Amino acid sequence: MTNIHSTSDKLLLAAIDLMADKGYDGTTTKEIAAAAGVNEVTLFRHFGTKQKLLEAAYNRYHYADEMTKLFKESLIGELYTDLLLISQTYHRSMKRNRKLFIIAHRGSSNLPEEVYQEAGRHPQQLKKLLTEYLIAMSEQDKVVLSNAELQALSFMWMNHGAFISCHLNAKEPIPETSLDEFIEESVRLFTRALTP
Amino acid sequence: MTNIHSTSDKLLLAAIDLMADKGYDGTTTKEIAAAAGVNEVTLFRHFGTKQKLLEAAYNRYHYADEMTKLFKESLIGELYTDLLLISQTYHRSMKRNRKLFIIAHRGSSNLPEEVYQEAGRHPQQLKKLLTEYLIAMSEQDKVVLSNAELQALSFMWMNHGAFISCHLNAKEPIPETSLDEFIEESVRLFTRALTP
DNA sequence: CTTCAATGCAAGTACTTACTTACATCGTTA
DNA sequence: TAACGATGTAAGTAAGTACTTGCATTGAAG
Repeated sequence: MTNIHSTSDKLLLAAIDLMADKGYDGTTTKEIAAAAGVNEVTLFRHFGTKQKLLEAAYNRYHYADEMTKLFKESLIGELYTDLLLISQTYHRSMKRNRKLFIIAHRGSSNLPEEVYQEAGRHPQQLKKLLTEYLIAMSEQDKVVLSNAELQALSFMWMNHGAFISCHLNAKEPIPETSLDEFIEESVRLFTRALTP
Repeated sequence: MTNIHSTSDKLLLAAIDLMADKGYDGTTTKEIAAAAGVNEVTLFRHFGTKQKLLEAAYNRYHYADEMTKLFKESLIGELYTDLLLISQTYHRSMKRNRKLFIIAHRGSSNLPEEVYQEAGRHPQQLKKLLTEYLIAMSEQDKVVLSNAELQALSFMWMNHGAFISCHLNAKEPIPETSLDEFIEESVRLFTRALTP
């Protein structure tokens, strides 16, 4: 019973939805059960406690590491094209896992440590990969380097700030097209700044 | 009685501290009173409810709009110098009000609407001022423009992402120097990208 | 000395929340 | 048919939380 219509999965998805909206503390087990269309007791029979329910959600709907694969396989050594692909992939991946990310981002003193670690992995990984990429490109004289790590951070934090502003603060989600436009423009900008 | 040692102010400051740390929902009135060194009843005598206490905190420890003043008075029309000053001022201002910002950022279904509006003002204002600045600079051929608004957003979101990563996610605050270095490097980067 | 406002203290109310227990229902499978 | 596992229902527990009430204490002002 691991398909999306099973009782367990209905509970996990309902919990993610509600907690992303109202925070871990602000979401009650009664609400979660109601949203999943089952009795509250069933929630405790399946997961024991509220914390374990959230942990199960993180284990089941896991971050895919498509970023690592991307850097290994899909980059072609052409700055604009590569940065565009990186940025697009980052936003796609973050959007898919946005609710789990938001829950960790809002935080709570009752949140299991596991949750924070999982949410921090994605950005950390990107920083490492991007720094290595810039160094490799500069060795081919395709990028002008001053401080690879800070340049990578600039690109990363720009995308991170964009993601948060679009998905966390905004009442209604930003339309796809305007985020795409932003990505293109910002990649153009970085390409101009980094090209020798 | 409006000095920092008055009972009211001790309560306001304690509330801000605790709520920034544990969220609005996760902070109890008993804790706040204890941290302020007064009885819980005194809290209710002064502010009536928990919500009104937070509203009072926002009214008292208000965002200064030093950004507007900065754009009107201190910019000299030299791209690198101006962007550096803007970025530094932004981070200084955000840092001073970081706890109020964090409380709004973490959110809760019980937070007064006023709180969200106040927290959103600062970034919105910066976007407007920065866009106008870029347009004005391009008319003097000091900046190469493609889409002023998206270019301003790129700069803004980069700084926003940096601020959040440094002050929200990190367990211990980032050392001053490394943020300063980031600011310099990122401004250099943008200057190179925008200079004709 | 008296008055009065601010505060502390003790107790309590009304409500919510995570979590439990006991029992009934129902569909599947042996 | 009989047994069983998953679920619903009803009721309850223990703890916490925002907020209230009544009374005693104190310290400064008149």
